[in-house]
Amino acid sequence: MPGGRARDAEGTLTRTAADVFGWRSLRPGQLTAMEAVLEGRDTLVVMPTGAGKSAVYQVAGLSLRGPTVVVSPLIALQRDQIAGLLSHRAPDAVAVNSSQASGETEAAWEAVQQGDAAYLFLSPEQLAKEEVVERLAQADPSLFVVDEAQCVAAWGHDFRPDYLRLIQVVQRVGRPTVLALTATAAPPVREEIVQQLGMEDAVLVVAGFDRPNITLEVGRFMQDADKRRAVVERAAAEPKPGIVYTATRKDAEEYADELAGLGLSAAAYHAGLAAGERSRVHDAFLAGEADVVVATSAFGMGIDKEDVRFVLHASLPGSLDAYYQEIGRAGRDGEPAVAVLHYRPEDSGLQRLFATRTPDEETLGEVAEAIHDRHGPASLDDLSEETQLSRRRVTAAANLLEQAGAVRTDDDGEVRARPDMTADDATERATTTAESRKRLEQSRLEMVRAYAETPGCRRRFLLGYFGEPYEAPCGSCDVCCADAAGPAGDAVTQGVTAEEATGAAEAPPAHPAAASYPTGTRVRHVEWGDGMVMSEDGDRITVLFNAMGYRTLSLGAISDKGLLTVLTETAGPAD
DNA sequence: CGAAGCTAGAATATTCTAGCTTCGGTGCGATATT
Repeated sequence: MPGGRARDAEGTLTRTAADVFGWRSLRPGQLTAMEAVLEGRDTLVVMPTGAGKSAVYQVAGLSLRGPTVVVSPLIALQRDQIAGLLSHRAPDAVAVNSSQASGETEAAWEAVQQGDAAYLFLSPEQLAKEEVVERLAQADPSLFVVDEAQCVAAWGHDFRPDYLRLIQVVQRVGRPTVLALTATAAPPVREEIVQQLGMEDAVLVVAGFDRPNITLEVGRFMQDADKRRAVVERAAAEPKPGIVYTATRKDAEEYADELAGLGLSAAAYHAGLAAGERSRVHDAFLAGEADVVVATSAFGMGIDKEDVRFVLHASLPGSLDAYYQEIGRAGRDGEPAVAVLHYRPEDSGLQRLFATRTPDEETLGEVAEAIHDRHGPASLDDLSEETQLSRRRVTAAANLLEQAGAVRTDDDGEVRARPDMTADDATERATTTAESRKRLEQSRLEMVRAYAETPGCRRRFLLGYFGEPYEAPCGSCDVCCADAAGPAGDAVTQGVTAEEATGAAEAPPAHPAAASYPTGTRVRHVEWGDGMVMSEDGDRITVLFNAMGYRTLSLGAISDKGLLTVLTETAGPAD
């Protein structure tokens, strides 16, 4: 009797939540996700920070036999999570990472093995080690949690390539249920998380993205000096506390100095600072002792502060996913907050550089050759030694080769060449894969520019990017406000030309062809191949092409020239 | 891709400029020194 079982599950979960954690009720999204996990379904949860994502595995994990493994990107986050669990009557939680003494690590494994610890926290790099995977397999985990799962898509391709090898780890530790948690992920990113983690028939739990108390603004500048002045003035004028994001460490220092010079309590935060200074700034901000933190993207994960009143960007971010994540740190208390993007068109140069740093053909060739010369399985460590390339570069190259179908990883986590392919073929295919990856990243950046330059409602644009239809005007973005105030009402749009500031907030009238291409439709373009409609904006649609990335198309042009056909074949399981 | 820093040579004895090179963001873990 499924209904009865579901009620039992709900009863068990709410009882555990109350008895162990002291939570008197669970939110609908939390309960849905927990129930799915208890049924053994792979689950992706997309919920804003503060909505209780961690509760999903904390509670559900206790209703399953065996330990819960939590993959977490930052050791500091692992500590926070463990401290949170220890403050409740939950069973013990332990971590295995490089910051602890070997005795402590031994004790952690012992506790997991004995069943004394219900939760084990690890980084993806730990899971790249043979010994760690073996010990974990012995512990027979029932639930494999990937926290901050946007890291899979954002970091897996280059910065932390072990994120893309978790799929093998899941298989090797007995294929536990996979639960992925993230605060921000547009539909293509969700799809990538599901695919890269090998989640099957995944249940998707998505909370709404709109944060109506955050006012959205964009300021466009031609001169660097004008932009800098606007950022500083704005940071000084807005109610505190707030965060200013910069693209470089140097900018973070300079803005912080300038704000401090105005008498504000301002501090810089970036990865180049000594650990002690970083935690001092972090703690001061959380404690309400700092007015403004000026930071690179290093400042973010683990910042759970309710009363942040503004998030200013002094340059373009690399993607709207990153942007929404960063501005989402404002106004968590529901009180008014503001997010202002300041930019110059030249800003995109740096982000373009970051976006196009995939392994080059030479590296791919060296790794492909080393794998082929083995005539058998090769560990990434051995390949690193043989090629004299760093472990990270070898892993990134191996991931690309694997994605291109040119090598495969076996059950021991070792890679093998495909017998029917030469090293040169493998290199060529991986290079092609790398190139389409670059195009995708560049098109993500183009979407940031499109947001910055949209003549329509910014909220509608952002929510559309995240797959949420929204009826403009929102009444709380610069475009909608300028529209309401008429041509003279440019008080909130610094550095924007009058023409831009008075653009209509409402979407242009829908083109008659719009009905043929609703969001989610699979389409084929004569030149760019297959893709999916991501959003529509009156007379234009944005399509994410598999090989080309995001492209915005005019409905008039495509229907006149018959450029885009709808694929009748239905998509696979909704994921 | 774009900005900043460096160097060589020009115009004039210290400053300027053109042209070249370098650098730029996220963290883990392991290793080498105190």
